[in-house]
Amino acid sequence: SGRPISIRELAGQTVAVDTYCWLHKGAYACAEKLGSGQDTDQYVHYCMRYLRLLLANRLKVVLVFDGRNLPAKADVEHKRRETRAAYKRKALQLLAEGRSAEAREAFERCIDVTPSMALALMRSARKEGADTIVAPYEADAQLTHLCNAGLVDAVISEDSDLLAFGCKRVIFKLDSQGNGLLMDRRQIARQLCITASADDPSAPEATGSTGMTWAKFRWMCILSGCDYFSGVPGVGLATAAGIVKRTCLDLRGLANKLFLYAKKVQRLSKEQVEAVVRADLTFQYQVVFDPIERRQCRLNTPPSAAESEAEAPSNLDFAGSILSDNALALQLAHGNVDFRTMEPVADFDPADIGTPHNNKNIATTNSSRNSSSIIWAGDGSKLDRRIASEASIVGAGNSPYFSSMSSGCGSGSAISASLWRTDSTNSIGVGTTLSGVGSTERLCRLYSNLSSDSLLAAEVATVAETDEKENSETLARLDDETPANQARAADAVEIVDLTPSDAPATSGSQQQLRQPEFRLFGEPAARSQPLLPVRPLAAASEQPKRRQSVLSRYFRSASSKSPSDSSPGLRRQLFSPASSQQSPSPSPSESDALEPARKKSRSVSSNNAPFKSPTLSNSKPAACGADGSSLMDRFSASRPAQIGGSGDAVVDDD
DNA sequence: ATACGGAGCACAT
DNA sequence: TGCTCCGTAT
Ligand SMILES: [Mn+2]
Repeated sequence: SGRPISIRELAGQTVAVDTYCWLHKGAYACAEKLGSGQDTDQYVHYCMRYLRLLLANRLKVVLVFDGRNLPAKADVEHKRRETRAAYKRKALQLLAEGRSAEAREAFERCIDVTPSMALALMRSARKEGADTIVAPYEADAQLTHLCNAGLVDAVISEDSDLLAFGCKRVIFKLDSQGNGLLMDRRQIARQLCITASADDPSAPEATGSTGMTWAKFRWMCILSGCDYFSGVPGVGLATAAGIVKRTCLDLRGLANKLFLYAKKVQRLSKEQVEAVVRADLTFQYQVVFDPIERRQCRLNTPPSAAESEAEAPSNLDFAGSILSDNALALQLAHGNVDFRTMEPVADFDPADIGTPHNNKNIATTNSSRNSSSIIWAGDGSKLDRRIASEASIVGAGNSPYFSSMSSGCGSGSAISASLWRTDSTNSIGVGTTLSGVGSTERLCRLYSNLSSDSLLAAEVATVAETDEKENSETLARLDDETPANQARAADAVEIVDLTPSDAPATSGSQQQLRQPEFRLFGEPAARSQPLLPVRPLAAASEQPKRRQSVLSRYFRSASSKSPSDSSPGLRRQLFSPASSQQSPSPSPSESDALEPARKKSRSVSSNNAPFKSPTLSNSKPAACGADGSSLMDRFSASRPAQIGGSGDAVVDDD
């Protein structure tokens, strides 16, 4: 799963949002109007509620939008387009016939988020102090760039591809209460036993060893199917993990000999091999926009031309082409130029909203809001990079990047600089994992979908650490020991107290809500304590104990039932030390005879852990997103250690 | 145990 | 733009 986190813990930090997630959901609020061409901005309001949720909690926000489609996704996109068009015709017809319910259904299926919708949101969001940026291509890559370059502290998204891209910190499943699941790259690395270049997503050295590396993690995602490669029949995440771990070849070599690694796999065609390689390069070198240099570049620096022959092809156009016109690139990033038509559609200029150094037109109509840009601040000429969290500590308004936006967000003047002075932003619970253990049996379901595979892998990873006794330790550590946590908690308390009772934009209604939390949808304060992620702010004693007891009780009962591991396969693939590897790796040089692995998986049938702990299901408020509950439901017996050892069969070979 | 295809869903009343 | 659930087959 990932560590439950509340955005309240991110006060003072900067996050980048995968905005199309919001837009798509918001579009459902006005599916008919959008489909039939009527004017509406309901989707904007939906997104703005989320934005305000973040701003009101003192986060600085960068909304990131998708740009052009990669050639690799052209086919998929084309099909989607056709499907949507068909539904649109059908919807209009149904509407004409007066069958409005059916029409509505059809309208939902033809929802398309257009650049103009994105632009409408951008206009609105910028007024309230958010930054916006349109990616040259996929938002995924752009988000990763912002995060890994230190321009933002974390990314908010639903797309597990971000992990394949190598994004350092992602918050998934943010709900209307500000709760989500944090996935931290360092933590995942530790649990995958990734040591070398754990922090270098671009490091291609996966060859020569049998351990896990980030490159192999990426390969695993690719081989099991991803946006850029349709996958190989019979190869899912678990199989891919097993394969990847045992290889010492580079990706092309592996793809060529894939059939040697798994019995049921057929030889890949040349085209497939190339597709795999291209996918790998697309994850690494997709074109993004760098707001510091104010030009397009690649997510990682491709190997120098010297060594490029083996590593990267001279032409990376499938991962996007770099636009050499920097001025145009900037206008595209601002959304001023439509990336489809290349026509000018707006004339936003970050300088107009004022920056610490450059306050042109301060005479804006909303004088109350002195919002300036995080990423557009300065003249873009000579700016040094700065770690996002660091900069946010520096204080509101003085950093070239992390400017006075703080005053623009939320309560306007309500926030004193001292609020930002805390060091609570340092490292968020990195190294701590909160979450239970999911049984593979049920976790499998999570990755029935291709795109969620990488997420699952990381989930399993995260989950594994929590195994065993470490549970209690982890919980304890998390809940009150860590100094950073304490600082954060204190900070959060303060902030909560100062939190304006209402969203900034709803200025008209200065309500007297005493609610300690900002709520998106004015929900009843009643069910205010979602069990799951709520992190104790003030009373660090109450909540944690409950969590802990709930978990440990369940662990006891479950493990008493079956002392054995309930989730072998994938977890073993991912976590067993390289040394104790099981099935033979084909010799890199030639096609060797493979040692038949004689151990078939024993069907010791892990007793399938109960689907739901009564404790959990009882205490779970029906509110927190279907997902949260399903995660909770997945808690099951932890396995008593032991990872090494068993040299048993992988999924493949005879 | 794992993989896969297909169906459903996202808003908000 | 995506994720989740379920039944079924291997
Ligand atoms: Mn993606």
